[in-house]
Amino acid sequence: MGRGKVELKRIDNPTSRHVTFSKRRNGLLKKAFELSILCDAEVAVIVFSHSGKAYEFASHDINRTIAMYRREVGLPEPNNSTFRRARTMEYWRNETEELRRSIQNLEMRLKHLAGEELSTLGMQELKQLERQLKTRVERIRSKSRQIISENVNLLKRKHKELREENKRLQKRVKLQEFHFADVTSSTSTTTLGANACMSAFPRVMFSQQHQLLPN
Amino acid sequence: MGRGKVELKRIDNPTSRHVTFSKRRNGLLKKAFELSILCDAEVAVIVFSHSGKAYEFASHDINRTIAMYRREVGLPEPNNSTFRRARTMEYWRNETEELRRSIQNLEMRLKHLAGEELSTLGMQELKQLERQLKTRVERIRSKSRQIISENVNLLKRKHKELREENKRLQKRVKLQEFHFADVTSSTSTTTLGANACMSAFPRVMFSQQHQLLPN
DNA sequence: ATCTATTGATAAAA
DNA sequence: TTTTTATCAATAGAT
Repeated sequence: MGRGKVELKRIDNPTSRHVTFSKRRNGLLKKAFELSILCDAEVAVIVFSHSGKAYEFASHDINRTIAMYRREVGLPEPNNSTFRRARTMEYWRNETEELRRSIQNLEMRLKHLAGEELSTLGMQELKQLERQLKTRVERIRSKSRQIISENVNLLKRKHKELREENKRLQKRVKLQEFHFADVTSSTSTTTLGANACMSAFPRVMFSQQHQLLPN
Repeated sequence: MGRGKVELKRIDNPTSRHVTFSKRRNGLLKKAFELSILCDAEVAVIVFSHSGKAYEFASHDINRTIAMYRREVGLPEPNNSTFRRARTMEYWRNETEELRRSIQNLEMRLKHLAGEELSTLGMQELKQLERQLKTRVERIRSKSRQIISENVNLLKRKHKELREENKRLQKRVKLQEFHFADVTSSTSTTTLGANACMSAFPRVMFSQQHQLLPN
């Protein structure tokens, strides 16, 4: 998309590679956002720039999504023949722990230097934050719409029932009036009797239509 | 992109929602792939359909990417099960390499931060931006609440009217039955007649309280 | 799944 | 990086 097709290969020119990275990264995150909203899906995206900076989008809590994913895929292979390597593994494990400690140390210094959390946020992070915020808002609105629509449907159903009930009642009234007339007058002049009787009662009734929601 | 714009909201029609999910999911994964190739970036994407099926793209080992991500963001501890799973030496070796990389990255950031103005984006601006963001969200939510409440009130009013009408009708029926019974039987057993008659009608009606939105 | 009219994404240039 | 513009790519709706 753009002026001329592009081959699917690593872009050699570092400048355009970085520019493209920036643009396409944003594009990808946007697409992920849209997918999560439009289709009510759970989406997580992680992108590392070649320089090691992380960008992410997550429609829900990213750790939750990752956990779900791990569960879905099934646990990675339990490796059986690790007895011999146990010692070396121990070595790497220790190495790892040490490095972790270094990192924590560095991060503490970083935080300290940065003063406050917020000030470490660059524009990129802010944009990410905004996207997440939007996602949450959309999620809330979407849920609201759903609930409202469900309740409106429920009310409409109830309304219909009520209306039918009203109709039945009206019929019943007429019917009874008919009988009433029938018994009072010695000659059974059905229609006339009924009419005569009706005139004795208030005229109105239930002419009004109740429209619930203009739809 | 297609015939007509689409609102950024959950697609109501389940069929088109699923179709769109399928299309856009593929699109997203393709984009992720292209980004990883063109820009030599590390990318991981996880998508869950609403029915719980998982789809993924990972330019490298996805667990590696996730591990890197956790480290970058600030590390929620890997629990025991993670430890148990990650038994191979290969895992620890990779882990170590990643940690080394992280350290380099952190050190760079440290230097960078130490040498540079922290206030390129001043605290004031950042906080203001955040405030604006929050404000926008609140405005949206507020508007939502307003609309919802208006509709709910309308519905409640209509409902009440209907109910009163129903009551009137029922009274009317009783009244007529009374007259009816009065004329037909020589002894006037009002209540009995009315009861017998009423039993022919459905009993219930709108006993249920409708809570529209938990608010 | 396949077909197009349209919208959306983005390569190149600034 | 961001913006602009010319083009290509993705996809909504229909089939």
